[in-house]
Amino acid sequence: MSIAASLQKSTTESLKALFGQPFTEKDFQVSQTKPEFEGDYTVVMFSLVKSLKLSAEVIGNQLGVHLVENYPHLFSAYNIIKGFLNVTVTDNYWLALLEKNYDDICFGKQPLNGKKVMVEYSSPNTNKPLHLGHLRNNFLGWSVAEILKANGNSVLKSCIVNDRGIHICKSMIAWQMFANHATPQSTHTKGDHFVGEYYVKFNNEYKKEVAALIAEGMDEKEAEKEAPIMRATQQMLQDWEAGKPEVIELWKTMNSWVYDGFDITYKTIGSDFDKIYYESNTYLLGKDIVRQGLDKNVFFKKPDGSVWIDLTSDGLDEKLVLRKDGTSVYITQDIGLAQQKYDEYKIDQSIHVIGDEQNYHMKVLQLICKRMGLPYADDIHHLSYGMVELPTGKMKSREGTVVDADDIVSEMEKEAMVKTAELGKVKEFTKSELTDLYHVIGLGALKFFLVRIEPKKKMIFNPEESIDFHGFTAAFIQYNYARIQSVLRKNEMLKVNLEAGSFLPLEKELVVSLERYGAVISQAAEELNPSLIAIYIFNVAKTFSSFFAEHSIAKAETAEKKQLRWQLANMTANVIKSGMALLGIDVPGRM
RNA sequence: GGUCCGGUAGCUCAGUUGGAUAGAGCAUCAGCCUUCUAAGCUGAGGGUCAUUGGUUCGAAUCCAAUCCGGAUCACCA
Repeated sequence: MSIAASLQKSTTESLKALFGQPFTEKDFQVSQTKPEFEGDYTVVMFSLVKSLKLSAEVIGNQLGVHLVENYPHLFSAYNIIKGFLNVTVTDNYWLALLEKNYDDICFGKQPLNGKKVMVEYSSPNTNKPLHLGHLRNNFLGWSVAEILKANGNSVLKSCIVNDRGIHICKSMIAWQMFANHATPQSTHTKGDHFVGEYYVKFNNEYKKEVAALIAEGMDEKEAEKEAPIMRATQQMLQDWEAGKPEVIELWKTMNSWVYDGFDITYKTIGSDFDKIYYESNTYLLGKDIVRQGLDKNVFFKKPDGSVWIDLTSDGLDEKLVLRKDGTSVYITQDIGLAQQKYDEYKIDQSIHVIGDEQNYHMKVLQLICKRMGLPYADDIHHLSYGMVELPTGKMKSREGTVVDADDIVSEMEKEAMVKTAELGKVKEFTKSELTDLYHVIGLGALKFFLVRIEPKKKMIFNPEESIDFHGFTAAFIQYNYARIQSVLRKNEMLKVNLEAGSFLPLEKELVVSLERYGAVISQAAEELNPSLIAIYIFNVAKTFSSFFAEHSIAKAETAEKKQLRWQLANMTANVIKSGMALLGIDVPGRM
C-alpha cells in the first residue's frame, strides 16, 4: 500500500475512534504537502468541519495526536495551518522502503489480477507508408498496453489491418497504369513507400481527369464519378469482391510489398502485436448480428431494402448498417469484429486506440452493441487521441503533405548523432555501440515527444524546430540514467546499518517521489494515459538532478550517507528504466 | 444547425478530480565546471486561468450562458 493510501486508511480509522461515527476516504482529501510547509502528506479537513461541528483546528489537533500515537511506525509529527493537517512520515518508513526496494526492478508493478484486456492500435491502411499520426497511435497503444500489464492485467495487443477497399484499389490501378512492371526490388524502394507513390499518382491523375471533364462542360459531382480512372477503380473493387484471380493476385503482391515495408518500420520503432486481424477476413462479419437485430426490432428496413438503426433518442442520427444491396459497411464489420474478439478470447475490456475524428463512429458502435444486448457492449472503450498537425494544417497522404514515419525516425537519429559528436563523451564507443546509442536517443526523443501530452489533445509538430534534447525530453531523463550508471560503476555500495539515519531535504524529496511510482502506474492505467508516466519520470529525473548537483555520493560525509545515496541513486535508475520502458523508451548506460 | 473536444506565462504543456501564494520546459536575463557525466545546476522576470454570471468556508477545476478554434453528423473506411 502506498503511503498516501496508508494515511487515508489510518485517518478513517482514527476519525472513527475519535468521533464514534463511520467515515470513508471520500470524506476528506489527502495530498502531498507543498514544499513551503513542514511535512510529507496533508489531510485537508474543511470537509469534516460541517459534519463534526468542530473547528478545523480542533479536529486537526485531535487527529494529529491520534495518528502519531497510534501509528508511530508511520507518522512522527504533525502541524496544522488553517484547515490543513500536515503529517510527517517517519524516517524509518522511508529507510525501510529504500532498503527493501532499492534493487527491485519490479518496484511499483502489480501482480496479475485476472483481468483480460485487448488493446487495438495502429490499424494501418495498406496503400501508403506510416506517418507521424500513425506513430502517435502506435506509441500510445503500445504504451497503454504495457501500463495495463504493469498494473496487473493480462493484455493482448491487436491490430486490424485495412487491407481492402476502394483506397487499396486506387494504388493498384495506378500501378497498372504507370508502373511498367516496376517493383520495390527493381527500384530499390521500401515496399510501403513504393505503393504509396502510386496512391499519390492515382490522385494526381484523378484530379487531371476530373478537371478535363469539367472543362468539357460536365458538372463537378458527375465528373468525380465519371472520371475513367475512378470507374476503373470501382470496377476493380467489384472484381476483387468477386474473387477475380488476376486482381486477387495483384492485390496479394502489392500488399506483400507493403507488409515488407511495415515490418521494417515496426521493428525499428519497437511495435509488436499478439494478434493481427485483416479487414479482408472481417469485412463480411456482423451481418448475422444485424439479421438478429432486425428480428428483435433493434434495426429497421427501409423500402429500398437498406437496414438502419434509429439513434435519435440518444441524440444521434439514423445510421445505416446494411446497404440496399445487402453488403456491409464499416460499422457492420466492427460489430462483427467485436463479437469475434469476445468469442475468441473472452476479454473483459476492449480498448480501441483511434483518432478523435472517429468519436462519433465509436459512440455509434457502442450504442448498437448495447441495444443488441451484447455482453461486451459496456466493455468497449475508445481511447481517442488528437490529430498530429503541421503548422500548415492537417497532414494528407493524398497530397503528399505528411511527415513520413521512417524519415522522422532517421532524422532524429541524425540529430542525436550530431549532438553526441559535439559533446564528445563517448569516444571509446564502437561503431555499432554508437549506432545503438543514436537510435536509443533519437527514437526516445520522438516517442517522448508524442506521448508526453495528454492523448485527447491534438498537437502541432513543427519540422523546422525539430525535437530537442533539453528540458522536458527523453534525453534529459536518459542522461540522468547514464550519470547514475557512471556513479554506480565507480562506487560500491557499503553495507552499513541505516537504522538511525535521517534525510536532507533533497534526499527526502527523492525518496518521496520514488515511493509514488506504483500509484502513478495505477492512475495511468485507470486513465489510459501514458503522459502521466512521462511527467512523473521527468520529475523523478529532475529531482535526482538537483540532488546530484547538491550532494556527493563518492565523497559523502559519512559511510551511512554514502550508502543511503547509493541506494537512492540505484532505485532512481531502476524507476527511470522501468518507467521509460512503459513508454517504449530505452535508456543507455552511457551517453 | 445538432453532438463532442479544446481555450492556463511570448511558445509547448502540467495542474493530484473543489483546497494553501496557479506550476514545469523552451525562449530571455544573471550566476555556477580543479570535485561522482554541464544533454546539467541555482536564481530573476513573465498570468484578467477566453468572457460573464452562479453554486460555497474556498473555483483554473463544478453549473449556466456567451465568444474563439477544431472534429463529426456519407449506401467512404
